[in-house]
Amino acid sequence: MDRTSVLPPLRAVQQRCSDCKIRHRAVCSLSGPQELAELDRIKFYRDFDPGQEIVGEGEPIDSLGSVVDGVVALHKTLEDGRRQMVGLMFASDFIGRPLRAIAPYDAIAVTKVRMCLFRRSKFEEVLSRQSSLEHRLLEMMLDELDCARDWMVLLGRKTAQERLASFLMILSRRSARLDKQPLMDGIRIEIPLTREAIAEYLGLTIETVSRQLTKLRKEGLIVMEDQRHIRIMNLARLAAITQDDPRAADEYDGNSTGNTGLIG
Amino acid sequence: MDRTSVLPPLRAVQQRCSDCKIRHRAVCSLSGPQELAELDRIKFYRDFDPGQEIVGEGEPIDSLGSVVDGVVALHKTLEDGRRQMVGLMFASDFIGRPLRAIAPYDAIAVTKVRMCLFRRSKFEEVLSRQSSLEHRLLEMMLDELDCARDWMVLLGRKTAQERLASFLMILSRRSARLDKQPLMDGIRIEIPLTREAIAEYLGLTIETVSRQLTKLRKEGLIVMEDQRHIRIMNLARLAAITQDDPRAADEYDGNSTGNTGLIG
DNA sequence: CGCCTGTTTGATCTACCTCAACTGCTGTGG
DNA sequence: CCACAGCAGTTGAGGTAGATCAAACAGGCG
Repeated sequence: MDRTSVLPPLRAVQQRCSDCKIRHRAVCSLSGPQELAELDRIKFYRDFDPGQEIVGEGEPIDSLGSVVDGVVALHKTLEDGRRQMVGLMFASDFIGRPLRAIAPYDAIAVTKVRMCLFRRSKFEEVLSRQSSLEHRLLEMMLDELDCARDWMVLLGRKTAQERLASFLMILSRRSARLDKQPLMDGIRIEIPLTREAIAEYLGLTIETVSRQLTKLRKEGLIVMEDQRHIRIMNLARLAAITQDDPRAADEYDGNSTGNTGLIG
Repeated sequence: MDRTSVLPPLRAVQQRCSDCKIRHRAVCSLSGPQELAELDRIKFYRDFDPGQEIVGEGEPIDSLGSVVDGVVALHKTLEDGRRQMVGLMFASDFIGRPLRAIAPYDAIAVTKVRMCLFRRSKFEEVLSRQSSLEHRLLEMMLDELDCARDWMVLLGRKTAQERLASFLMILSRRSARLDKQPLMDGIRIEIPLTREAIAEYLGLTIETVSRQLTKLRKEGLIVMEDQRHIRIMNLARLAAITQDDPRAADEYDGNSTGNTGLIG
């Protein structure tokens, strides 16, 4: 059930957009057969190993595209090396900044990653002709913006405990949605990140992440099956800890076509 | 020269989109005469007083549109009342979430504000037909997303001192761009926010904002002309304090259409 | 087996928060 | 014209959440 398993070799993989596994969620999900055929001609796949750089902050963006498989983290780095994660992207999420030449952040493969890529110039050219593509991209960017704003609240106002709870809730919702399971106690989630990456996500240090996790464990809210798998024993209490407004908490999964890398 | 001065009464104001002062920067800036005429027919103006709610978090979004004049803050609130600002919008910025029924944040007028609004349903309908409108909206949302990500770094990793320096740099660049002046020492900026709003912007308390401001003053980096006007005496040092990567420093608040010259 | 890397746990330190008092401005009313 | 609320901002003293520094621990792998 792990989603970080090995990918079939590139050669063996289907090359046809029409039966791509992210077809119905990615940036191309509103494209008709004709439009898709055009994308099909200009797309290409590329695989990345964990830790490998996909885009470098401050470097020219020459290609952009969708995550087909794996997890990608977007970071920004301050002059003295402090780093903050600013995006965490999963299958079907779109990476790259159209309409800009220089990447404002770097993108690093967290797990093994397969990307479906386009040359930037080609993509922008197609984007200007295919309104369905542009419309879907807008939808996705709006979702990401909502996501970024929730993240800002987490970083600006939440305590370490609340941040961890929020993080686990986000992963839980995502996991339930992917498995088409209701969100219920006992749910088992995979954490595709090291403690360091979690710390960069939450604006904390690894030590604080670790301490808060053991605190949640000692309170019986979670069970840690191993380093990368956690079982949530009391979702209601976890949700209460996040301090999120319960009204808004679940909006984001139910949106337009339903998908952002982060929330829900 | 203050931009918070009184607005001419609504009645007296020009109603024609074609000679609107935000025409060349707002969401309609790529619309041709025909498209503009259509927008002209469905738009309406509304004024708001400082402190007045434009959109309420969790409430249905019935209209959305552009800031014509004044400053609007977007907030999110946690259950126990802690608030984080997640957006600060000026003339020509677009407020509202198309393609979503419920507002994920509230929008409050900071100064006197004039909005150019559309009914959401009407706007979405036009949006689906006018690709120039959709394209411009995408551009703007991408810029905002970049902005939000920088903001996340500020909230997640910067010290109080760095946050204040970043805030002042952002206002300085904005001010220079608006006045079509180069960014240079001695620049005078207007701060349209109370200390409380600055604190909500920066994820700090009012006391910390105040202390950091006096620290910058005592170091001779800034001169406080009055509560709402600051003169920056040493931009280079202020920029250095922000810890931002100098390469990327100027990308964002100058958006794709409006490019800024820069400081090192 | 020992090495390397990621994680946990412990002890201390500090930046920022909290609580509280004080300042200075602005408007109001006698 | 002064008195005096009322509010935004500043300053001070002390407390604390989370950072930092350091050491122990666990699992994978040659």
